[in-house]
Amino acid sequence: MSSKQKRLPREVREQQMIDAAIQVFSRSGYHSTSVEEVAEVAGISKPMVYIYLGSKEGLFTACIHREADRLVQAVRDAIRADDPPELGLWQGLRAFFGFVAENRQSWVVLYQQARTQGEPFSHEVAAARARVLDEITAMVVAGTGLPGGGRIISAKDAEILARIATGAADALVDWLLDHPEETPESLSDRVLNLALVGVERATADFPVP
Amino acid sequence: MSSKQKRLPREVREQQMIDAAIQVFSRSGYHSTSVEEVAEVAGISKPMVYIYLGSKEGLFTACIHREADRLVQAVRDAIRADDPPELGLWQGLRAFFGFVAENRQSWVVLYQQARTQGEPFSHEVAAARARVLDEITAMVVAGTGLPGGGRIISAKDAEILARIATGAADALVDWLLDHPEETPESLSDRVLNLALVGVERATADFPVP
Amino acid sequence: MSSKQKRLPREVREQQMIDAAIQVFSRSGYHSTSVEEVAEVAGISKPMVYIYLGSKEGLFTACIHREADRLVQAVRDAIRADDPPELGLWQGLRAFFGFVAENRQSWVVLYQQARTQGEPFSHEVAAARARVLDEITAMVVAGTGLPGGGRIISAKDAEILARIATGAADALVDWLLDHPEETPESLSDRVLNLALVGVERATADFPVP
Amino acid sequence: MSSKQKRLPREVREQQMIDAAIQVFSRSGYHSTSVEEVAEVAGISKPMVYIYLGSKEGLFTACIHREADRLVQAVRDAIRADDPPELGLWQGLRAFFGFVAENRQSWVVLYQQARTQGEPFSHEVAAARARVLDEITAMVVAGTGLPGGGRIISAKDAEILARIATGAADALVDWLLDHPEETPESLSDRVLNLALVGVERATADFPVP
DNA sequence: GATGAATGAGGATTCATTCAT
DNA sequence: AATGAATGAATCCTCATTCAT
Repeated sequence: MSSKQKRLPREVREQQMIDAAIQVFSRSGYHSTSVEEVAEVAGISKPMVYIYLGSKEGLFTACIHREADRLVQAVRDAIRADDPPELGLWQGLRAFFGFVAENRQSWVVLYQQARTQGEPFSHEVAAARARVLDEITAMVVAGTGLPGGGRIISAKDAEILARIATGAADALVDWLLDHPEETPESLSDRVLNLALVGVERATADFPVP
Repeated sequence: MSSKQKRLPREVREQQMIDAAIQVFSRSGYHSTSVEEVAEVAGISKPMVYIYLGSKEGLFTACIHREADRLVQAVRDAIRADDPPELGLWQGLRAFFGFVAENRQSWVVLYQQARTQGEPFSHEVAAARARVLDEITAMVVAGTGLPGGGRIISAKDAEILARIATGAADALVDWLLDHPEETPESLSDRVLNLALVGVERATADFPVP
Repeated sequence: MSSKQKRLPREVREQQMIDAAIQVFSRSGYHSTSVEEVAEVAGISKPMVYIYLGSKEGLFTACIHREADRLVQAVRDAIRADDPPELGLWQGLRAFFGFVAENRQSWVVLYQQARTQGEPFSHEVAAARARVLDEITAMVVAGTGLPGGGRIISAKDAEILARIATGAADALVDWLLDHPEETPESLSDRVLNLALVGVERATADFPVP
Repeated sequence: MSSKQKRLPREVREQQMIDAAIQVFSRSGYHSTSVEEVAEVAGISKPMVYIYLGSKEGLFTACIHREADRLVQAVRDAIRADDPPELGLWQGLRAFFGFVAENRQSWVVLYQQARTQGEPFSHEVAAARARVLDEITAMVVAGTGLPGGGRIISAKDAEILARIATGAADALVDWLLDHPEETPESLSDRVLNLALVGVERATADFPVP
């Protein structure tokens, strides 16, 4: 059945491998994933992986690169999709939750797996994640309409906002997957509602600097 | 080298092991950590780990348990330490960031490592995290003054708030560590400020349900 | 030393492993045998054993299976080889002693090692031994001419006979190996003679039920 | 609960250990038995075993010695118990099955475990087993009344008979334990009956040498 | 006499990686 | 281009054995 595979061009084979690898890496984690399993899922033999990607680390790095591209592209599309410049916070949140929920595997590989592994990936991953964070920062800024609105936020603040968004989203997507009755939309509602409640209370005793 | 044993009572040795394990686990991740390395850092021999903690998994579980205890206790103390009953959200945030920043390793082990590992830890970790989340939920509720204040939040909403808090904190601690000029206090300021700004903007176009 | 591989097809290597394993298992016993030693004797590296047979237990099981096959086949051949349909008990005994004497290692692995090991092998071994016992039972029944002859023996009795045969053979093979002046034939003579003597004596005082 | 045991005289402690060891050795086999487990069953601590018996091997050897004594004594008692010198074959078989069934653990340790282990025990065990075999030979001879009856059997034949008896008994006791509805007596009946049937058939075509 | 503490040595198992075909 | 065959190097875990108290 699987002996003597059809001779496919390199590009195609490589994508098959990366597809399989992302699937397995996101499910089992970097160390628990064996090259053998990836090869099996990809329907090829182990040596192919080494011929094309060089090593297990190279395979993971390839996943990082490709998924960073996909994420950045997805975020850009989300921004462009809603042409009207006055999106509002809700619109931004919804887009973000929906996006992460729909690109769960990419997200897991880039943000959970990559982070918990030690040194070998620090460089590669840091760069890839920076690109994604930048894009998300842009989206958040655009989504909240902040610079144009009331107070002006600094670059630092925008960064913080992006971190909050990714961190909260990461945690909330887990919750979302455990509560099938909720949707990205309803979750966005809840989050905003909570924020309003909390902040209303807070404004009473909080000495705004 | 260290072949002359120190003959310490079990309790002490156990804590040494767990100390070492948290250090190594948080640095290298669960899978990349070898029991041997933990033993070396703890200044004992491998079999001791197995005699006292049973297995690598048992060792990790012991870390989870102990750090969950420490974390819960620290949060409780932080809340109680400030006599004035009206803490406000700022107080809560500050306590939380402060603790996580000062206990980075515990946090990594509890929240990052534990999450990315597969099944074996689901049970143990879920229980430990539930305890922490409960405590944080309580803190958040107390901090916002809910449900005595404005709107009443449901259990589901409290859960979401706790997730946001932990998720955002996780992401922000990274940022905090990269910006030594900031403190838990100043970060708390920024976060609240941003929330105010965002929400003010949002209230304009957001149809509160 | 043997680092340059011979690149043999799987079937061949598998038989080499099993050959080596039977040798070592029968010499040292299951627990004292290390997979490493088996690999060395087979002239391959440890991982090959795991790739092909899965585990030490799988290796042992493979031995059991193969030797059970060989034994059953040998007994069948021995019976069929002698054309005259009236083989008699002597013929059967001779074939049996001859085979066990010539296949001492197989016998040890199948009957001694397997029995003294605990649970892991109960299933596999029980099945393999049942096949052998069945065959021996058939042989015994054919050899004694039952049930066409005098009394009819029940299934239970046939089982008992087979047990006696294997148990006695086991013990007698030890004796045979210690007495090089004896042959399977002469031993068979002695056994039958003893049986005659004993039973003649017994019929005097034994009240046949 | 178990710290600081009552100071017992050496003799008593030693017997406790050997009792426990026989239990565990016969259940789990030599290699699977850990000194720790024996100590636990004996209700003492591991170092005691080493102080008293020197090593795991010494522990096993002590078991061999003591059980060989017990077995020899039991066989002697069985012989003496039936004073009337004309016991008959059935009487002998019954005594033997009953005896092995009642001394199962000793039997297992001496005959099954000891045999399947490699070199270390060859000497010790061979001597112990020889004593038991001699005694059984005597019992068998007495039980069958052979020397006084029809044909005279040689020393060699007596040895063979003893081997058959022990081998068959070993195999049949397994069967007996699996069939609680049978007793040593009923099994003896079956065996004799089978022997009669078989030999009757055999005498027809068997050329007695 | 008795034990808790401690370890050196060894065995099963897995896995990334490389050849020979 | 593609793969079956093969292995070196870890890693987890266990156990007999010793020492300090």
